[in-house]
Amino acid sequence: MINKNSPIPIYYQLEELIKDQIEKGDLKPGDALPPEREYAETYQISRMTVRQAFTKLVNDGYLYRLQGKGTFVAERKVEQGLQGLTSFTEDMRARGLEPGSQLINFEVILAPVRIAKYLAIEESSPVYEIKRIRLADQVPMALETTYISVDKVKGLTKEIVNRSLYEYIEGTLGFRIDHARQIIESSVANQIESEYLSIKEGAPIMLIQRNTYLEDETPIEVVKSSYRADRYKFMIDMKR
Amino acid sequence: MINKNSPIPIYYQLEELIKDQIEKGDLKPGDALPPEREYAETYQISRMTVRQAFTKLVNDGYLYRLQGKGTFVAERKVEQGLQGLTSFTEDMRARGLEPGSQLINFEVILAPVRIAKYLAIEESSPVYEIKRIRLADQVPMALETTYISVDKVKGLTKEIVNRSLYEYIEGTLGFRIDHARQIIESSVANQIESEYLSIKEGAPIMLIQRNTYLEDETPIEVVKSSYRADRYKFMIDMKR
DNA sequence: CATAAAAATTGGTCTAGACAACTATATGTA
DNA sequence: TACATATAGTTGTCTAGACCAATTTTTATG
Repeated sequence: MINKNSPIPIYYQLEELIKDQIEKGDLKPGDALPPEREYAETYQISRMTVRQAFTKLVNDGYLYRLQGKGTFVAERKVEQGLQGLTSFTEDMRARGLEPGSQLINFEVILAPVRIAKYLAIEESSPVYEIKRIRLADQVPMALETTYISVDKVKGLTKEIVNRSLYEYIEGTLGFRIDHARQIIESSVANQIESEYLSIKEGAPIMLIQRNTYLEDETPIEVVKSSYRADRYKFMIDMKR
Repeated sequence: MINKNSPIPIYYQLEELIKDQIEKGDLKPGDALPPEREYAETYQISRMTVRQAFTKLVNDGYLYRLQGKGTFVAERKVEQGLQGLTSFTEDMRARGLEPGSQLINFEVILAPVRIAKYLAIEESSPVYEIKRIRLADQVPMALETTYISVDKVKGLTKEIVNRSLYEYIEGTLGFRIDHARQIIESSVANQIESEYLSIKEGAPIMLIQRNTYLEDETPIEVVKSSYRADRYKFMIDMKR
C-alpha cells in the first residue's frame, strides 16, 4: 500500500508497488494499467505524483505509454543493460549461473600513466591492483583486473574484495556509484589469458574495460576484463 | 529563446536551448547552471516545467543534480551508447570517419524460423534480406545483413536502402523507432567474412545482432553485423 | 444498418504555489 | 580563533487543479 506519512517518497512507493505487481505476474506484459487518474483517486494522491512514478518506470523499460489509449506493461524483461552496472555476481546470477571468484593478485602499485589518467589522479600515486579469475559454475569465465585509487578508497583488504567490493564502496564508505562507461572489443587470447581461462591461444575473447563514476563524475574504478567468447555474450537494451 | 505560444512544448524548447549552450561551449563541463527558479523567472514559466526539461537532460547524461548545491554540466560527452540506436552512418560520423556502403544483395526471401521469431511473424512469410558491406573511409568496417518484414514495411527498394532506410521507416512510413536490444559477441572471421572484410580467416571480429522495436514492442528490424575487431570498438555509457 | 458527429476517456503539458531536505554562508558566542 | 547557530539558497517532493491531443465509445442521423 501507499503510506503518505512515510519519509519514503510516494512516487517511489508507487514505483515499487507496480514493479512488484509485474514481477508477481498480477500485471502481465501487454496489460493496460489503470489510468493515472484512477491511481490518484485510489491512493488520494496527486496525478502528477502518479506520473512521476510512471515516468520512471517508462524510462526503466517496465512500462510504455500511448496517448489516448493508456499505459501498458512492456514485453521485454529488464535485465543486463537496462539497469546496466550490474556486478559480475549479479550478472552471472541473472544468467542462471553460479558465480565464483579466485583471487590471484592483490597489491598496491604506483599508477601507470594510462590508469592514472582514467582515475584522474597523479601518475605514480598508489592504486590497488586486484587480479581475479571469475568463475561461472566453477568454470573460468573471465580474467579481470581492477584498479582503484588508494587515496579515494581507503582500507581495502583481500577479505573485503572476496566478500563484496561494491558493498564496501557503497555501504561502508557511503559513495554512490552513478554511472559507467564500457568499451567492448574483440580479440584473441594471448598466452597468459589462455592459461588462466583454460582456452587455446588464439581463441576469441571479449575485452571489456569499465570506467565507473560517482554522481559528480569522480572516477572510482577501472576494470579490465577478458571474457571467454564461447561462454559470454553481452546484451544491452537501448532507448532511442 | 522560449516561445510560449509555439506548439512545441516549452520543456522541449528549454532542453534544446541548454543542449545548444553546452555544445557551443557557453556551458562547460562542471559549470553550475542557473538555479531552476531563475529559469522559471527568466522565461516566465513554472518551475515544474523547468524541472521537466532538467530531468530529461539528467537522464540523457548532459547534466547532474546535487541537492542543496545546484545542477551541473556533466563531464562525459554524450555519444554512442547513451543515445544508443545510432545508425551506422551516424556512428561513423561520430568517430570522425566517412561512412560508405556497398549493397551486395537485396531480395525477398521466406523468413527462416529464427528470423520469423525475432520479427514476431509467421515462418516463411516474406522478408527483405539486405546484405551490405559497410565502409569507413573507403575501407571495409563491417558485413551487415538486415531482415525486415515485407508486410510491415511496404515498398522498400534498393534505392531507398541506398539513401536511408531509417528515414524511410520513420519519415515516410511514420513509424517511430523506440528501442533496441543488442547482443554482442566475439568470434573469428570465417571464409566469407574474411573475403568481404579484407582480413585473414581467423582474425577477430565482433558480432552484433540488433533487434529494433517500436513503442508498443512491435519488432521492426533484425540486423546481424560482423565488425572488424581491428577497426571497431563498441562504447556504451550506463546509468546505475 | 452504416456513417458521421459528439462525448467520454486517456495520456501530455503546464501552472502557482507549498513545504522538506540539504548545503553553503553569515553571524553570534565562548 | 574555533565552534555552534541561524539564515539563505538550492534541489526534492507534492498538491489541486487547468487545458490540450489522441483515441475510443456513444449517440445522432441519414
